[in-house]
Amino acid sequence: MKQSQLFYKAKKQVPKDIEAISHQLLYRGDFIDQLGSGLYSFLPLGWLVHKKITQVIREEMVKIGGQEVLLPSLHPKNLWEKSGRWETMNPPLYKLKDSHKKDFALGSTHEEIMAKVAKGRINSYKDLPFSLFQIQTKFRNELRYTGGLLRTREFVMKDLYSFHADEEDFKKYYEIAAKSYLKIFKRCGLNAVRVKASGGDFTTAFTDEFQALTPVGEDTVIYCSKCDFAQNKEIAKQKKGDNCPECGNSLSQEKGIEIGNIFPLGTKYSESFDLYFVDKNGKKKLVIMASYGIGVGRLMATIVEAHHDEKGIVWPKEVSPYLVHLLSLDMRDKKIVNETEKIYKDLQKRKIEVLYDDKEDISAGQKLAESDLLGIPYRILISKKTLEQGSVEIKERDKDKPQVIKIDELSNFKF
RNA sequence: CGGGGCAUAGUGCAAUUGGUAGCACGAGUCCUUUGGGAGGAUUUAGUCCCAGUUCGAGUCUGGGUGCCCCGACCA
Repeated sequence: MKQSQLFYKAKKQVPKDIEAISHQLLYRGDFIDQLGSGLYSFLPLGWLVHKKITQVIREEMVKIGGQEVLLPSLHPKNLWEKSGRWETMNPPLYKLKDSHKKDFALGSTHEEIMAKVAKGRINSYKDLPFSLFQIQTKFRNELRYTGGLLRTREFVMKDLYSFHADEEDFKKYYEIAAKSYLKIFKRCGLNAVRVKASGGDFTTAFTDEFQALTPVGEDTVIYCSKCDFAQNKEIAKQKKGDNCPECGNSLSQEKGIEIGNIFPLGTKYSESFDLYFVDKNGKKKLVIMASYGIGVGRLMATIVEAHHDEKGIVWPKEVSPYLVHLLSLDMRDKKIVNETEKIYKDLQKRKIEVLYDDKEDISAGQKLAESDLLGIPYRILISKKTLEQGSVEIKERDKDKPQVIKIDELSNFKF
């Protein structure tokens, strides 16, 4: 992509009421545009990142047997009445009427709809287990929206639902899914902590949250640095400094952003939706369900919270909008332009995603500053200086020192 | 929903007791400049909405709309 054609407008200044660092940087780099409170448009750069993240999630979901589907966002009231959540989720359920005065909800989660889809497709134990997921917009009528993408009223969520014949099979899969989540977050550059928390409106039992520990988090996590013990402060019986109940080590406390959540649903929804199957002995039994959610926009903001410096964003490779940022420092110099164009085409041939800063009449300093802001992992720089040696300069965004390599060695460079 | 704050040019900010609405950035044109947000010349554009008080309102009053922050809820 030639940067002169890219739809974006980087900004030097940030409105004083934008506080979260991720919000500031995504605003300055023009990844997003605010429509209203808790409502954001993803501009080309932002959507590239968003797509990268969903691709990581999609790949990992398929690896654990998830099959992708797409359910409606508009839900007839009766489904939500069946589960009892028409009242209990109000808010955050958005409710509206159609032109026949029929009540609908905008989907904030899809346990009800998934249970409906599963019904009639599960007859015997032979039909189990299976898991379905979708990547789709959710609507939540929260009381407050904050921190840019960290909490919005409309956001894309990956939600996976698994269906099992017995407790044992459910537990096995639940752990596989939990591992898969940690892998997703790792690929996105985040070290997430699996934390026990309360069930909220989904289930009465415990749930597992995945928290990225960072000072801007809305949750507080009590955890052990030596073992796996971690609990949301809401339910923790221990406090900071207490001994870990599992290994005795002194417990730590930190803020966290909840970037994922998995819920053992038990038979709550299969009861509401008559989700039965016949087991080996011919006995009718309730299906055991679980659901697993990741908010993509929040994950994206969290990545920025974890990966930035004073100059801008430092995208992890897997989720960066481009892999290479190609800068030509003087577009008036024909030799530089020709050489850069050649490298640009060469990289494209190699299927390397490259953003080429071909803007004219822009000072070198401004190009460099903007490149740092956008946070693309590799910066390739061509100037009079490098060209005199038949070289280019390659700098990784998270390193201080650039390396200089000959232009003909570039085709062997491993990004 | 409770508490607090804010709304002025495309963006970020200013405007003393009510008295000609400024600055910076951006954008356009021309000249110079190209390794860390370049310089000069010139042009461009604005008081959230509706009422009220007043000779006169960005400023005061009432209402509305919107945004931000803290709390309770959430991926």
